[in-house]
Amino acid sequence: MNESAGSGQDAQAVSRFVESFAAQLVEAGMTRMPARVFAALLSSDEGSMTSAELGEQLRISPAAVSGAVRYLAQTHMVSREREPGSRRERYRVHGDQWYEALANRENVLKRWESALREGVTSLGPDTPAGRRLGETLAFFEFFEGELAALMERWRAHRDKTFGSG
Amino acid sequence: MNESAGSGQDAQAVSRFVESFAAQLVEAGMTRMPARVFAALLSSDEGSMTSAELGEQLRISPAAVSGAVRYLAQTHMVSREREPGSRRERYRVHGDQWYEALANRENVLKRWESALREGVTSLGPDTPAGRRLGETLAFFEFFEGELAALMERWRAHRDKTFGSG
DNA sequence: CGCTTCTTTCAGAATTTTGTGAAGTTAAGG
DNA sequence: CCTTAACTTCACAAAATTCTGAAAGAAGCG
Repeated sequence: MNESAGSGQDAQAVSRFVESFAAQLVEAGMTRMPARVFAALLSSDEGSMTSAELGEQLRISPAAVSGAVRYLAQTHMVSREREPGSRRERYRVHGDQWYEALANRENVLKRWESALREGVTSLGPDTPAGRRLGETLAFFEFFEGELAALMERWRAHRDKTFGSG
Repeated sequence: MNESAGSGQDAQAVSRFVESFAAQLVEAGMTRMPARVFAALLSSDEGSMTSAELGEQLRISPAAVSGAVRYLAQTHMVSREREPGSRRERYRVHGDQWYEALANRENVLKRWESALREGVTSLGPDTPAGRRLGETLAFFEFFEGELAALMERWRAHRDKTFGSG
């Protein structure tokens, strides 16, 4: 019942946050298990948990943890760590890296752009539809370029606000 | 076989684009029917189509069109128009409005922020987890603010590139 | 090397989501 | 008003997803 221990905050409070934040991620399109695992990691004091810890807190099978973690690792939202001399793995959110992955929809944008480019070509750049597609394409290209600059500004803003540690 | 008529480009080329662009939207999290309807509208010369036209091109039922359009209208990606003196409705992409809706994830951001704020409070702003959540929250707040400015710059860029018409 | 511990893969049951047909609702035109 | 054209809603069948238990696969340790 003591909530001051490093990893021992009121488990219920943690769980409430995990589930409510995960629900938002789900609503935004993420699948449920990855969302819950991610939220759990995010609200852990260490910023990392083992497979067993995740399974216990979220009441899900090792298989579910495995699947969720695979997805999160592929999308660069968590990384896997090996504690040397143990076959236990830790899954970690890089405090300052994960939201870059989120903002980093670059792959998505790139594919959209590619599809649009083909569309412009095949419908004809001088048809009304082709022009609309072209303008849309230009928007995404613009957006993609701005994103990098925006992330730079964020880092500066963050260092100023939170200190560089 | 004449492709210069206003709405008469090679139907197959249009269909190819529609399906491939829609597939990208689906991969990014949009549901299939809205994605297809949206792509179809985007690649129409008028920038608008009737329910019947959509049903025919996409080979889907009126019910499916209705559902897709309802979703798209709710998310401000298309608007509905009544041609006066007819019970036919037209669904339209606003050439310069639709991607604002796309970039306009503000509602999503707002909900995330709200969940994070609660998390910071209930885990304690001075715990490691609370600090991580707080920093995440700050990022979203920052991002939200930047988005508006970014869209401004886009409009300027667009007007310069495409002329203001 | 074999044991043990952890992780991954796989087949399948349960749930959820999707799209349709058909009935219902609204509104224009006679 | 009645008819008719268009859109919407609803219940359900089909299909896709999701999560699990069980078995198989790695990797440290004796």
